[in-house]
Order: sequence, then C-alpha cells, then structure tokens
Amino acid sequence: MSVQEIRSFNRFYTNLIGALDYSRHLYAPYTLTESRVLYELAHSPRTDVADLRGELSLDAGYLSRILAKFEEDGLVERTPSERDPRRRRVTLTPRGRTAAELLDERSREAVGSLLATVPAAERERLTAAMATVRAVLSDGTRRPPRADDVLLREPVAGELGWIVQRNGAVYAAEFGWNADYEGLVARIVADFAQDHDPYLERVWIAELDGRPVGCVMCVRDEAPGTARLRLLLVEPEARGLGIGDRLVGAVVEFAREVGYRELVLWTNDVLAAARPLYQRHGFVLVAEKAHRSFGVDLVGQDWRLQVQSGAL
Amino acid sequence: MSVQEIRSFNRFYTNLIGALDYSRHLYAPYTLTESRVLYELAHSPRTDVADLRGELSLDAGYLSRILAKFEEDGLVERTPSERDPRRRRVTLTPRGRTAAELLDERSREAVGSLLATVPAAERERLTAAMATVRAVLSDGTRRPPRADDVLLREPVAGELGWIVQRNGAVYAAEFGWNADYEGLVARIVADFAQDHDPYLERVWIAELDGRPVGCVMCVRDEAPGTARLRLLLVEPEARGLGIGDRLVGAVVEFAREVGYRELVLWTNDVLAAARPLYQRHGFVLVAEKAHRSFGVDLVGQDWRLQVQSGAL
DNA sequence: GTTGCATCTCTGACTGAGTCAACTATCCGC
DNA sequence: GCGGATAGTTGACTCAGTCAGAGATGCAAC
Repeated sequence: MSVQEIRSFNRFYTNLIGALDYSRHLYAPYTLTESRVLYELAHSPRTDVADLRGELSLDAGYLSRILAKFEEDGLVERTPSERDPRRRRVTLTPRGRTAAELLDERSREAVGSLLATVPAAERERLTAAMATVRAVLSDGTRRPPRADDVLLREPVAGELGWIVQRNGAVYAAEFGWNADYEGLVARIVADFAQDHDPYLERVWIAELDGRPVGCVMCVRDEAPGTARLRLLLVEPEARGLGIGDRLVGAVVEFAREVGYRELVLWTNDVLAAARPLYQRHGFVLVAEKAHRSFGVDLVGQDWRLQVQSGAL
Repeated sequence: MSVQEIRSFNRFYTNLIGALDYSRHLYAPYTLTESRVLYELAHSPRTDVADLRGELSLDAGYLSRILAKFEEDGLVERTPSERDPRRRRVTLTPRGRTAAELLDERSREAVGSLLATVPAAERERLTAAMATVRAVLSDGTRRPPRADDVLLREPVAGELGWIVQRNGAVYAAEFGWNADYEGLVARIVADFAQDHDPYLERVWIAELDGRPVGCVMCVRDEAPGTARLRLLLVEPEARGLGIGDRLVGAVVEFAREVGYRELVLWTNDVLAAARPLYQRHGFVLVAEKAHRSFGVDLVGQDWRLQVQSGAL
C-alpha cells in the first residue's frame, strides 16, 4: 500500500532536511522561524504583517515580537499601512537584506554540498523526480488537467522509441499481448522514421505537463488517396481527458487538409474504449475478422472514414 | 541551477509535512519526539537506550527523561542489558504497543487522506518518483554501485521499445544523429521481435536498481557460423561501472556456448569509449570506411572476433 | 452617529521542548 | 589497576512557541 511508502519517504526526507541543518548553524544567529520570516520578507512583494502571518501561519504575538526584535536590530522598518491604519507594513532595510542574503547563501551552500555527493548524471533524474512528486501532490489542490492542457506536437529524439515502448508495455499489461506486437510497432515506426513523406505522413505526440502521454500516426495506405491512422495510444493515467479525441481529430484534420479522400484504420474489438471515439469522428466499421496474433485470439476491425467527396 | 530547485522542493515538502500534522493532533498526547521514540521502539528490534539515541540523534538527557515518563505511564519497561550493565534495554509493554499503534494509525490516516486527493492513476508515478529521490540522495551516503550490482536479463514488455528510445535519445544528444538512426534501431528491434531463433539470438538488458541502464543484442549474421553484436548501449549516468564490459562479455560467452565460430560488429569511430572495450574482449578492427548516415559524416568500423577455432 | 462585532497588532504570562554540564557507574586497552 | 571512553541520570537553564487580553480601527446595521 502506497501510504506506507509515503510515510517512509516522509521519515527519510525529514531526516534529510534535519541533517542539512546539522546543529542549526544554518540559521545562526536567528531561529528557523526568524529565518523563514526573513526569507519571506526578501522574496515576497506583499509585506504587511497580516500577510506574513497568513503565509507562514505564525502566532500573531510571536510574529510581533520577532519583528520588534528585527526592528531593534535594524533589519526591518515598520510603517503604518496607508489603506488600513490597523495594519503595518514591514520592509527590509539594506542591512536586513544582506542578512537575508547571508542566510540564503548558507542554505544554498548546504544544499550544494549535499548535491555534490550526487553524481552529475543523476541530478537531472533527481530534479525530475522532485518535480513529479510536487506535481502529483499539488494536483490534489490544483484543478485536474483538461484536454486543452495537452499539447500536440511532433516527436523529438527518442520518442519514436517511446511509442514502441509504451505500446508494448500497455498492451502487454492490459491484454497480455506478447512481443510480436511490440515488434510490429517497431516495424511501423522504423518504416516511418526511415522513409516518410513529411507532407503526407506525420506522427503526433500528446504532451501533458511536459511528458508524453499519447501518440498517433498518419501514413499513406496502399490504396491511392487513402491514409491510414495507426498506433493510437493514450497512457492509462491520462485517459478520460479527451486526449484520444484530440489525437484522432488531429489526424482527420490533417488528412483533410493535405487532400486524402479516405481515412482507414485497423483495430481490434478488445479496444472497446476507442470505438465510440472513432464513431464520433465519423468512422464506420466496414469489416471484422477473427485472427490469432500477439499470442491471443482477437477480432480485427477495419474502419473507414470518407474524408472528402471531391477528388484530390 | 538545481540547488534552487531542491531548496524549493524542500520548502514545499516541509510545508506539506507541516500541513499533515495541522495543530499536532497527530501526536497527542505525545510530542513529535516522543512519537518518534515510540515509533522506533515499535519498529526496531534493537532497543538499547544507546541505539535509540543514535538512531534518532537525541540528547541523552532528554531521551532519559522521555523514557522515564514512558515508564511511569506504563508504556515501556527498562531492564539492564545483560552484556553491558551500563546499558539499559527498553521494551514496549502491551500498553506501549497499543499507544504506538494508535499513533501509527493516525499517521496512516493523515497520509491516506492526503493520498485520497491524488487520482489512483498518479499514485504509482508518485511512489516511483519518491523512490527515485530517495535512491539518488542516498547514493551520496551509500557506496557507489558496482558492476556486480548490475543484473543482466532478458527484456520484459516495453523494453525493446526502451532500446529504441534510449538509442535514439542518447545518440541524438551526444552526436547529433537524426531520426534515421532511431529508425534503424527500430528496424533491428522489429526484426528481432518478430522473428528470432531463441537459441541462437538474444537480447540482454542491464538492470541497475530495478531500472534498465544498458542493452546489447546478439543475432545471426548472413555469413554461416557468424554472430553479430548490435545495439550496445550504456546510459550516460551508468557509465564507468563496467556495464559495457559485462554486456560484451555476455555476448561473447553466449556466442561461444551456442557454437558460433565468429563474432562481428559494426560501429563508428566517434564511439571512442567502446573501442578499448572491444579490444579487451579480443575483437580486432578489420575495416574502416567513411560514410554519411544519420545526418552526419562518420567513419564506420568493422570488428571481428574469432570465438573458437574448432568447427561447429 | 452610535452600536456591535470582527480584525490587526501588541504585551504579559506561561508552557514545555530541547540543551548543557556535572556526576556516577561501567567497559576496554595496556 | 590505571586512564580514557561510554552509558545513563539528574539539575539547571534557555528560548521557541502559545494563549489570553487589551487597545485601536474597520465595517455593516440601525
């Protein structure tokens, strides 16, 4: 159960942060809370006492005393707020600013020396993983992603391989397909990579929060004036956002623009979720045929869409 | 600079943990430190006072008092350690155990309600990212990985695609090769996946800490009795551990075992790091030829290794 | 304008988490 | 058996953080 793992991570990270500030030399001569106040003052443009209190969730009396001490030491100035005489505006003096910078510097150094123990090649993985933790945990408070958070773009280096990898892994996990399928995807991708007409054939990657979560390919079919939609895939975690819809839509639009008369695709009946998707875009099922592939018994389906009636 | 990102993550995560324990109802009627002691007592088999002190890095006097209070409340028993009368062994009483479980339960609940805001599909990503953060940051304190931490195994679903992806991305980043190369890799992988002799052809994945960091393939060549080593790759971050050496070694051994007479490979002179590797295993350079591929000018090299003199 | 209630800040009084130093008892190496 | 380290206890202290109350002001209702 992931609750255990998270708690374990919490203990780990709490210890880590504790170790970073071994014997709190980091904050001297201030306390952790005082440092937080200084940091906030240095980084936040809104600096009424009430704002500080809200931001750092401190006791009003405690904060008042901290600021009084800061004022005495010449780190801050307290002036009445113009729009509400009950409030007081707090601003750092130059001296306060250097104090904040000193603390900042020390913290940067401590983190830097921690980071120095991490091989350079791993740092990218580290920051990426941190970003993921943050994104996922903030997600609860943030609005869920929508279809228009998704960016459709062409693949960058490695992403054709990503298509192979994810097709192979997802269909193996969901339907038990064997490596034959992954091989088929690799061949389709290879054909595309090594020889495709950039005007008439294209691959789209759906990107969400900077990482690929879906793909689709449009290539010429044997029949003249016909395009084939292939390798439509949306990551399980990104389903339900309308990404598949946008990918199919992109292909249909592309096929229309560049002048294909017809768009066809081959799929299997176990991919039931995609069925309404194709129908919504006007595809019609024209043939079904049982076959054995990828280590399982399947029913293949041919779908067709009349893209435009006029000839090319 | 990643120091900034880590500090930012620290602030984020500190706040998160703080929010988890809003108004410290989590620990009541104990303090955070007391809870940590209880947790440690409940989860660690070694429970001398000195061990506790080391594990939690607490002040000796402070801990002594905490334990005295626990004893008074009937949560623990303190008995002299048999092997060193200075030491005292601390054990939880049944009552102490239920207290620890209550705290545990509360903490689990708090984390659980945090986790409830995370969509189920994201949880796996979250725990994976946490594991990564942990692994990378522990690495500094842990011994660096060695070649024998690496496991060579056959690929699982999706990993043929991984080979394509990483080959494409790494060579694009390091040498500027274009998608032609990724396509070539995809074709090699496709050929392998769709039709290979499981006794005479094989792919190895090098796994480090549970994730793939390298690969190599051995397939039959046109010439009879000849095997070809292909797609040798080690992730930049995992280089210098001797992984390439083990991969090449695995191929050579495999070729010898199944009875190939000769092992050949084709590479390019820009891959200078691999050169001593091949030489060490007895490969000799037999031909060089300039060519233009993957969008750049290269010098291809053919290498050869006599695996065994006797005929098959 | 006044009344009632909320908000902002400050002060005094307090709690209690954590630290430091001194002390005793024991272990270990020589 | 001596010197130095280690284990645990106790007393004295510090200071981060909390709580309650007071004075000043804002805001809305009458």
